[in-house]
Amino acid sequence: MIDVARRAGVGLGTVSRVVNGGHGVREETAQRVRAAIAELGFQRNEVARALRPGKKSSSLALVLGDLTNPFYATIAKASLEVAGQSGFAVVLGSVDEDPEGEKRAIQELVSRQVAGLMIVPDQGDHSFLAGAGVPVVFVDRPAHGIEADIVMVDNEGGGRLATEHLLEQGHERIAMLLAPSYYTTGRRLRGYRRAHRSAGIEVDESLVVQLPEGNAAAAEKATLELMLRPDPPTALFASTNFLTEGVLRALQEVGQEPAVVGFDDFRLADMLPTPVTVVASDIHELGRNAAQLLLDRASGSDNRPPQRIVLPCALIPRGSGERPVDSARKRRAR
Amino acid sequence: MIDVARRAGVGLGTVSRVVNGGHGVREETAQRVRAAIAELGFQRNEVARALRPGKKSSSLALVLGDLTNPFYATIAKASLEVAGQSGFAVVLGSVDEDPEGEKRAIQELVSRQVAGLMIVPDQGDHSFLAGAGVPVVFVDRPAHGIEADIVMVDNEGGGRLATEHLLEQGHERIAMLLAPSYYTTGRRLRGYRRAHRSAGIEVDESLVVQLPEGNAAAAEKATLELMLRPDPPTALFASTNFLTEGVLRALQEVGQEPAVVGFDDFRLADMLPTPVTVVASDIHELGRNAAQLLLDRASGSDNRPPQRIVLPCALIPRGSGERPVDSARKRRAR
DNA sequence: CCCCGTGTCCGAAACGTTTCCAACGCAACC
DNA sequence: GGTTGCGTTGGAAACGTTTCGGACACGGGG
Repeated sequence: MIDVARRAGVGLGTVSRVVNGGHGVREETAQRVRAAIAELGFQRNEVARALRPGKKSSSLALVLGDLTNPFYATIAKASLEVAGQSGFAVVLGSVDEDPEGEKRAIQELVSRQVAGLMIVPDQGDHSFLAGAGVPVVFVDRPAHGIEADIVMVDNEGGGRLATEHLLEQGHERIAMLLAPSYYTTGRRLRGYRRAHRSAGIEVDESLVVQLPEGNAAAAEKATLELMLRPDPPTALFASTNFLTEGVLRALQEVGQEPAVVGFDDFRLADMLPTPVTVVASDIHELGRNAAQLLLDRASGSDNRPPQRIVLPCALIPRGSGERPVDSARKRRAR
Repeated sequence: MIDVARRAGVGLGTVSRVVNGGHGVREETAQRVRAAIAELGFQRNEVARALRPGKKSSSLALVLGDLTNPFYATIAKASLEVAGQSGFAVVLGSVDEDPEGEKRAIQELVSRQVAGLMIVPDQGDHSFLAGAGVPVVFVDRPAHGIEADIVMVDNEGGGRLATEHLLEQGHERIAMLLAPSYYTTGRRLRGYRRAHRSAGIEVDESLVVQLPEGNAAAAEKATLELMLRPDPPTALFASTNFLTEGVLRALQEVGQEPAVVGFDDFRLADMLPTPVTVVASDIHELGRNAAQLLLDRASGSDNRPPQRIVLPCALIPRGSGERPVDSARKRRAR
């Protein structure tokens, strides 16, 4: 920039003013500066820019789990779009690890002077973020120990929707598979219980399975065990897209056909042998909302108290959730 | 840091030395400094750090398309893992846009002083990167106008593998669907042609379809047209995972069952009504290699001339690619 | 004629590091 | 005892920007 100033025969301040907005500079001078910039191929050094006191870099941080999961990938894509439109970059932090790893990753990001943090939090305490002086938006689930914006899905409503759908078709033994993600899982389970209660049907607690891991393999194993019991469920509710996959694999193996509803839509769900009924929300919108809210906070244009945005879930019937109560038994009888 | 120095009763230089590696500091002094750091909750400001001449920030930039595509998501995940292990963050740049948008995004990233760039390039000239003074690794396809490292997949071999597999089963009318991604598409097509040539079978050029877009809808439409011709192909080779999906949708609609092979594996491919045969490579490994190579370049530990890493493809037979020549006709006859 | 406001411009200070050189103490060596 | 060298330490300079106080010119009003 100092070179540009010399080249244009002006002072540093003037160049700086031209580079940003450019008020208080005579048009003729600005011309000269712009010419010099073009000639020298000058490009502003964002790092030096972010060094100034109070200034933050024009980057948002995004901390989430496995990008291979379409759920996370969609959030990442949406934030990228929104951030990009405002000239912000997105710095990624991964946290397939322990809560301690998540904390480390977040602090790493904070030390980079990001303008804001979007976090899909793991369980664990996030109070260490309180004093960081950076706006934070939590996505998909709230965090403990800090009050901040949160954008999420109506988990309880979704759980209820799925369960009601199965109950309406006469299912009374509905198994629920839970991934070990405390918050969302708990809410979906609550919806499941509420639906049962409203219908006046008691939950067989042995059908509520808490999985040790959130992957398809764990769900497959659990489903096998469930279906090989003397009193198997006539319907299954999988609380996660990966879980749904595991359930389907298990059912294919044992050759039984209970009704199945999954939480969260997934690619090709409609093309499987029996198209899969799911309860889904607009994940892209989830990411968009989170990023936009964070941008507003970062720019200081939004000083409202912490918001809580909840997106609705809708049931998408495709077939697997509409199987009658005796379809499972029928198949087994063969 | 200056506070830490005061607190510990030492000079700035000493604190700096402790914070990094910490050679040439007496253990006793280092103790005091570490204590002060802990007490004050000091955290190094990465921005200021990257300001020093020659220094780059400890971030890698990753520029790619739609993260919703598992292919890109996997690359992102892999780079994140590798970079994270070396304490590097990953800054994302999206380029669903024009080549001009890609250029802008890249320059944005460069101005952030990233230590290196990983780019899945769109067509267009990338020579503007030559003078940037930042190591660049291209992923999946080379770029024009600049000589840099490139990590990719054996596209031609894969195309050949898929085609040979179909030819071996007696198919002579094999359609190929091409996404508008010049390089990879071209190589895969070359493999297709070579396989035909080796087998002494002439390619019916009307079966080689260049799609206007790389999404499932375009492939679906094209497949419909192909299958409704008086002389439809008996086999289809889809050059992309999204394309494969479109092909399957179309076939489901028309109720025909030609053999199908897809390029790149995808989730649930093995669970579809007819499990899908694909030619696949280890995308995760692709990402890992690219990130590692970039890290080596960035650290200066690798000064070899530009590398060209090519990962092999393997055929995964699952059923759809093993349908006999007359299976399509048989279905149509009903 | 003086004063003051306004529009434009200049350049020093500041941001928080790293790095470099100088300085110091101490031991070993001549 | 002086000198040399090494291990340790202190602090100034530098990085490239933004910001801020002030300078300068000019015109209008008193």
